Amino acid sequence: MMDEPAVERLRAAGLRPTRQRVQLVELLFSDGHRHMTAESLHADAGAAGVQVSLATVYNTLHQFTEAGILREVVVDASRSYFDTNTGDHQHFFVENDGTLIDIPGDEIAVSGIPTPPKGHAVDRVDVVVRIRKN
Amino acid sequence: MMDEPAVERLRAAGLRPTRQRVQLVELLFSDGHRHMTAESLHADAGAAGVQVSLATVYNTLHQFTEAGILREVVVDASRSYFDTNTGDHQHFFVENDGTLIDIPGDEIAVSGIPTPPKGHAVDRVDVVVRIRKN
DNA sequence: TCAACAGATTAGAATAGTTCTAATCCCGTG
DNA sequence: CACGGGATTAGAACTATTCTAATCTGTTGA
Ligand SMILES: [Mn+2]
Ligand SMILES: [Mn+2]
Ligand SMILES: [Zn+2]
Ligand SMILES: [Zn+2]
Repeated sequence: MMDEPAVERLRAAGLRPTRQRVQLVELLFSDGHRHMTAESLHADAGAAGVQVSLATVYNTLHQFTEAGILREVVVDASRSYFDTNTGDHQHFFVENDGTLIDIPGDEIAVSGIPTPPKGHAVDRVDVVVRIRKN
Repeated sequence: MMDEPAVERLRAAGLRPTRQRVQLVELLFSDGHRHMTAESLHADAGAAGVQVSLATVYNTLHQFTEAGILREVVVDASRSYFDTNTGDHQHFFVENDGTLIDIPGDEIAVSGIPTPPKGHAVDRVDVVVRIRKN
């Protein structure tokens, strides 16, 4: 059948390859990893000639996150960030301009995490190194 | 002059000891450390008979944070958390119920943080261990 | 002691990010 | 090619937070 890679990727994730999803996948995964916000992705889509509503951008970000092809990064209490890099890594967060920079997972390490309270399991360990321009 | 401790603390922080601030300080610092949300603090204040508007709770949380007697903890993209423990420590975040648990700063350690990009300085390193009830 | 003023509080309106609704659309199957 | 269920969408709704502008109160100096 030789589907395009974007269509492949959606099928693999169990998502119907609609025009919007295919174009968003192409935008997101064609050229290295990227960090985004719903608004920033919607703007980038518009700039790239991809016609998609903000509601669909939100839906898509959540579906992709659930499907494991995106991950959510919590660094700011007022905005959700998403990341095309779902591998083991952490972040610098530039507080001045709201920018994220990857820290490879094999460079950084967290030690001495106590045993979680009884009946709880660790889901994920997030490190955010907050930096500022000076 | 022998001011009450709450009044002392506010003076030391350069804040006028108004009725609302004094009562909030008493609520916040009388009995061990606590984590809170603007809404939860407003509710607790009400329950304790402290009459204060939600706007003042928000103002106060931000002023206290700026003054260094509270710190903000970013764990959830949709709500701001504050912490009376301003010392060196990290958190478990129970994703099921939105609860925070302290991890003492001398138990946990982060190593291998790369040098920040030129012209940037590290402000703080935050670790969030996300856990869930099972 | 108290007038006066700057800072603080407040109710309610406004804002911003996100989610919801319910009407329309379109992908996949037969 | 018709159909059915999932997907998209505009716009309304929602929620946390901030703003506004009127009122109040802590502080100070006469
Ligand atoms: Mn979300
Ligand atoms: Mn804030
Ligand atoms: Zn990343
Ligand atoms: Zn804490």
